[in-house]
Amino acid sequence: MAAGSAYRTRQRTAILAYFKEHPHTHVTADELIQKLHSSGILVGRSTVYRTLDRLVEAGTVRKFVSAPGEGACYQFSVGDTSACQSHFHLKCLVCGTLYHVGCDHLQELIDHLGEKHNFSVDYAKTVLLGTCEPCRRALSAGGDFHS
Amino acid sequence: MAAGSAYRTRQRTAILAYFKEHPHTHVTADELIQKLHSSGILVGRSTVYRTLDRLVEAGTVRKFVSAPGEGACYQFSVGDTSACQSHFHLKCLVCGTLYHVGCDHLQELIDHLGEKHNFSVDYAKTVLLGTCEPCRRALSAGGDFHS
DNA sequence: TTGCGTGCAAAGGTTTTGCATGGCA
DNA sequence: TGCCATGCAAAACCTTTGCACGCAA
Repeated sequence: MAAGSAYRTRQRTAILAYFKEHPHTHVTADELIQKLHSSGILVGRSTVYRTLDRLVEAGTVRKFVSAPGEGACYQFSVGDTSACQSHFHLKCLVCGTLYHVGCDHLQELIDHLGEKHNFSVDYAKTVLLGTCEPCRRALSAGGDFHS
Repeated sequence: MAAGSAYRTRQRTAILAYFKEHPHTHVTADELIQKLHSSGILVGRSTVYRTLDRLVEAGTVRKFVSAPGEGACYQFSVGDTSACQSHFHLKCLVCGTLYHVGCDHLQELIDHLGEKHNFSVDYAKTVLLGTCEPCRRALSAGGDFHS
């Protein structure tokens, strides 16, 4: 709704382009500003926050929260939510990345829980929490560095 | 971190008492201050935050994050975290009951995700969402809900 | 008495908002 | 041209920290 009244500005184009070019990474609002800046594109903080809000509301971008007081993470959302019914979501607690995984083991588990434990798992709402490979290696390496 | 060196003060007693009396509800730091205040107990913000940090670190209380900019939610954690390492939590979305399930299928899934998908699942924080047997039967019985 | 706990105030960070200007259509 | 978008600054927000005093053991 009201999406038709959106102007195509230099800033919005740049922000959306960034997400499309980095579909599997996440950024905070401040990181996004700095990444755009290093690309020669200056965008004000207000604009970034307002644009992110719009993208989140439109479903184009997902918003994650790691810890309070820290900045929220934003990540490009590939495809629509309705396409996420036949697989599970794995969320990395470190970087906030959301992985989509669909395999037979998960299906077996669901069937098992349904038959033996009488519990019907909801695919769409369940998120498995843990640590993804890149973050696990980064943690064991001892330092925090990005790109 | 040493729990042995903890003094028993009026404020800490009141905060812990609140969580024990409301094990199934969650509060933000500010809500906690106000609830204690309405009970005639005045506790400074710093004390509340510091006490909550200790309780979280001790595993007595769990800390949730909903949205950025909003306050974190704290909730009493029944039992200690170490007891929840070898099984998963199943939460019924209908009645809210939290089930503890530990079986080989779950362990296999974890191993599979770790080996094939390079994802290390955190037992303690993951909650499988779905519908439990009693609620499922109640729903299929006629679809009459009362609340 | 010792040393932790407390509370106030100030600082730290992220996000939001007001208002004048700039730019898309 | 008419709006919307932008950007700066200031505010609002939650949380942390420094320091002096109070209190449990």
